[in-house]
Amino acid sequence: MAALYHHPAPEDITLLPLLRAIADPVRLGIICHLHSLKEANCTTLLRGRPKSSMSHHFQVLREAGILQTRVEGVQHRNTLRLDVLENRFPGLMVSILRECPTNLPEDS
Amino acid sequence: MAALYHHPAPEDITLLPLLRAIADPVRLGIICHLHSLKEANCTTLLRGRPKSSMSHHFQVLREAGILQTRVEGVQHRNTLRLDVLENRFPGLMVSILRECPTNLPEDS
DNA sequence: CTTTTTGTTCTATCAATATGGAACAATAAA
DNA sequence: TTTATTGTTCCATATTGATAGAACAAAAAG
Repeated sequence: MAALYHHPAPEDITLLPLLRAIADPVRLGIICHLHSLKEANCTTLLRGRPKSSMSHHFQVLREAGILQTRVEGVQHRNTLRLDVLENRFPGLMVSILRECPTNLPEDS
Repeated sequence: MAALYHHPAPEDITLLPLLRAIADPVRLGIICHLHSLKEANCTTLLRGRPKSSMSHHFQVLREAGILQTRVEGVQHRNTLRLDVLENRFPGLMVSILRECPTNLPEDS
């Protein structure tokens, strides 16, 4: 699990891939959870889904510039890149995060 | 072409379908063009694409609540529902429209 | 060293969606 | 009435992307 992740630089984050990444129910759920948890690893957000699926979604979010992955031992901790996104596309994430359910249900 | 279009009420516009509709290169192009033209019919925005494809994209945008279609004779005039979207998801469309190219190229 | 935990990568399959041709419908114009 | 314009609907095809099992890799613990 060497996994030297590549996080795109702020100027390389583009709107279309960003929107495509967000416009998925599972990934929007991940985003909302990360927003409330501040930081979480992959396993924490599995909701009965296979790891390979989740790993895929995290990769999409990472490559779109939405989240950052920090390796700590065997765990990979993910956080939203809200500051970067706010600078790059002001108001976008705010308007989306406002729609996150306040109490995240168990099965989302 | 009876086409009694159904435009969703503001409260029936939901985030995920909205994002899915926007997160497509052709439709994002349509949105940007409509933003600069204020109003346009389907044929005006064909860029060598078949009508059936464009009609499909307009339908997706319409059902997502992004645009409104007004029938005038043989033409169907489309406009963005910016006021509704701003009320429903404040700041969202603004942040997206800001990314539209100022001079829309011929082939977009 | 062996086992456990975590997450990736590979691969195949399946579902959703975009594309585009053809026929059709409606209005307007000749 | 005939023709042209506009856009929809139907249909088949192609493409994209999600799902999920299996094997693998790395780190930590026993």
